[in-house]
Amino acid sequence: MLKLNRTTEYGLIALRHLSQRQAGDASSAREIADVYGLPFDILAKTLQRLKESGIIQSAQGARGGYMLRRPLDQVTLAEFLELMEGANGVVACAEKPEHETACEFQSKCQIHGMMRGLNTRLKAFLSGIRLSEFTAEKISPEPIQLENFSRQVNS
Amino acid sequence: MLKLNRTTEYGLIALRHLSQRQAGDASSAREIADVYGLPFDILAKTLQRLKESGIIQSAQGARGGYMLRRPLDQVTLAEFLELMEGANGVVACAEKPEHETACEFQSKCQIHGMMRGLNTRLKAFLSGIRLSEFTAEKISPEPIQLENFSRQVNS
DNA sequence: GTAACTCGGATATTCAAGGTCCGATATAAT
DNA sequence: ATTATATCGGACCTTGAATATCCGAGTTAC
Repeated sequence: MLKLNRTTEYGLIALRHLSQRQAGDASSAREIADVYGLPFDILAKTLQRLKESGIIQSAQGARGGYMLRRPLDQVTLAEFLELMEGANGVVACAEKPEHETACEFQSKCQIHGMMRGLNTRLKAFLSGIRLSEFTAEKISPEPIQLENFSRQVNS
Repeated sequence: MLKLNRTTEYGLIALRHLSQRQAGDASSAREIADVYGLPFDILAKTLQRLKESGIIQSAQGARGGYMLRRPLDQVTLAEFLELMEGANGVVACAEKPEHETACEFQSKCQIHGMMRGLNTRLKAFLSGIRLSEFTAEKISPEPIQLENFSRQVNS
């Protein structure tokens, strides 16, 4: 239940990676894909999406790559998920304005109101979790060797 | 994000319906499907599943149908979701025992531990919500007319 | 100019969810 | 007994979203 999709997982791995770099130190999509064995094309699109949202920033061209832009303790899981997976509520109709008769069962389904309530509570829960919690230096049996990838984007 | 699947929604609608019947009053799958405009076959399977889990009980044969077995205030959303959608964690590996190297990225992905933590917190959140909350008599612009379907299973 | 990047659209592939069909069995009413 | 109405449950089809692949275009460091 409530399973995250792959791109969200890739995004978290990437953000964690970026958060461990020194300020000004960029990582390319290729580098991250190689380190964690992720599919390059998908990760690249994921990073582009994160960039559009302003969580990370990019540097084009050779020796380019991605860097964090916003501190991860200022990004909630709710915001991140909505960004990665869209604003889908627990039920499709739960996200839409009250006056839109979005629910296909309309007044018949009867659970519409409760679903909206659940949705609100869930969002509050997710808003209480910050991405920095996934960033902490823990459970790293063997620290990743990043030396071969290190580079300065502002040389 | 975190969207419920259809069968879960159908299940909630059905449980709500059953909870509004008098004790001893059974509803058939056909009846519920007709009232809410749900696909009969799918609803029928959903009800069978709910019966296997012991939340509802069935009476076979003509004039048979389903009745609540457990009070809905004793069923948590966590239990219900696991029943309807399986024990999938936020990430596949989050549900499996620690010693199983279930994570396909193994130690590399680094977010494994945090995902388990998130999963635990999410389950605690869902365990704090009872199905009876979706059962309350509210937001019913026009009460459903059930007279044509009423019947006693223990005549 | 070339190599290493980001950028972004187009398109394939895969898989689970959603939906359909049908036969078997059980039971109440006639 | 026969019939109508149920649950029961397996097999199968369909569809759409998630996932993955491919490729061309624009940028920048060297």
